[in-house]
Amino acid sequence: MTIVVQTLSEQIFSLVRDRIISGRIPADAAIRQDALAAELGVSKIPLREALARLEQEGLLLSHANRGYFVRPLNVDEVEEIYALRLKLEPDAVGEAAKMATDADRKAARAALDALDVAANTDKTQVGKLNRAFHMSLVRPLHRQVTLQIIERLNIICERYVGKHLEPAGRDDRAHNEHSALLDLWSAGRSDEVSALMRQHIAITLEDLRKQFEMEKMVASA
Amino acid sequence: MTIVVQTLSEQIFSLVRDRIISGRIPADAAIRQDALAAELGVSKIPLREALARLEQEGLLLSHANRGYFVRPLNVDEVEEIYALRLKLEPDAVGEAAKMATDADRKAARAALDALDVAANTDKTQVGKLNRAFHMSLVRPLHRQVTLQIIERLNIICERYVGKHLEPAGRDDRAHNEHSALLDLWSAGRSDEVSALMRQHIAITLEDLRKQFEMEKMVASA
DNA sequence: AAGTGTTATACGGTATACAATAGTCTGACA
DNA sequence: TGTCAGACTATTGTATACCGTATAACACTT
Repeated sequence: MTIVVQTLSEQIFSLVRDRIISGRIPADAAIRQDALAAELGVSKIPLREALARLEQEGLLLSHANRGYFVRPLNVDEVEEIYALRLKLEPDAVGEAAKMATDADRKAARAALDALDVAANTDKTQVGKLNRAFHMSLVRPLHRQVTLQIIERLNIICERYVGKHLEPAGRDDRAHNEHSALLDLWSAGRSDEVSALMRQHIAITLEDLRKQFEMEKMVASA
Repeated sequence: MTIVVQTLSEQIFSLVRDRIISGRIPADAAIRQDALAAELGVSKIPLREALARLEQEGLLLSHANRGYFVRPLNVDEVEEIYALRLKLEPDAVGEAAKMATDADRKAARAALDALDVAANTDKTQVGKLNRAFHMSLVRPLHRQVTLQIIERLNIICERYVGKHLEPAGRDDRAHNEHSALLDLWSAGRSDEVSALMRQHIAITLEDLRKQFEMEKMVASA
């Protein structure tokens, strides 16, 4: 058991990140430092450090002397992010399947179970747990930079998915895909899990595309 | 002409980043905040913001209550970084070649010229200008996240290349490869420039591998 | 040699102050 | 009526001073 000490700045980082991902702080919103610091009961120093980190992560934008703003979502970026995920994640997951230990497989199983539970109870946690499951399939690769990049891409995806996707039936299909992924992955069937992951990502992108089309039509009606 | 205002924290970020890349602050070194702040003539607030950013960029590591340390270099990571570059950069450069405008082509040409000049005069600038040239081939793609990831990978590479590679003859070969790349790229020959970029990256990796072998043999002798 | 205080250093954070800047408002003037 | 200058305001970015405490190094005991 390794205990982890977290600085205030790191805690604020995750907290604000989650607020942005979940949309509780909407796109384009300005971050009022004094107000937010007061609300969180901290001074502006650890807050500003967290904001600097979040800008580096691509969730915030800063203009000198005007402060930080939540990075707006735009359709082109969805295509970009998913293209990147398709280039990196299926291969990574496939390779990781070869290296996974029993402990890794248990962890992935647990992550999927947690996701399934949340899907039926606390919807607000679905995004986070979905990401956790995806990452658990990559982690055994032990490639830190790869892992970090994939995680970052997943975080950005989460913003879009949370914002635009919740048609009925999606949950079921996602559940089935995840189960199949985990089975193949646990069996070390690298190529197959890789292919399925590619498909899983592509389908989600396709759903997003359709949803954007819908929203555009509604907007122009 | 768009003027750019830079906060102190952003300036410190680039400055410290360059010191790390160039090795002026060696791997594993501890960053003494008070000392560095005093040396730069700034307070610890903007310095710490810059350090937080640099950790997010993967150049520093922090331990709570112990501070920031320069992330050590290790051989496995070289393989990882180059694998990622090979997955992303050739395709990106190929696509960018299709989209490049005259202005883009001029910029790339200028970047290569600057690199060539530095190769014969100010060796300390070679790393930075090499990266600038590579990035100029990707920039017309106008994919911000892709661009940022590739830049980050190039920055990490720069640390290894600067540290381990300067055998004679490499400069010439690199120059020839760069020229050929630029020609194909400017002609919009997407597939060819993509293939050549793949080769260019692979060759550099191969050089690094050889160099590591050499260093290992020397060390064990 | 090993384990147990003790101490110094540097970090993480708070509170406060202030100059600089961007945005807003107002009123004068063409 | 429109716009332009200038005053006003809000907020950022940075500095300074200070505090509690975690960590590492050292001394001390057994």
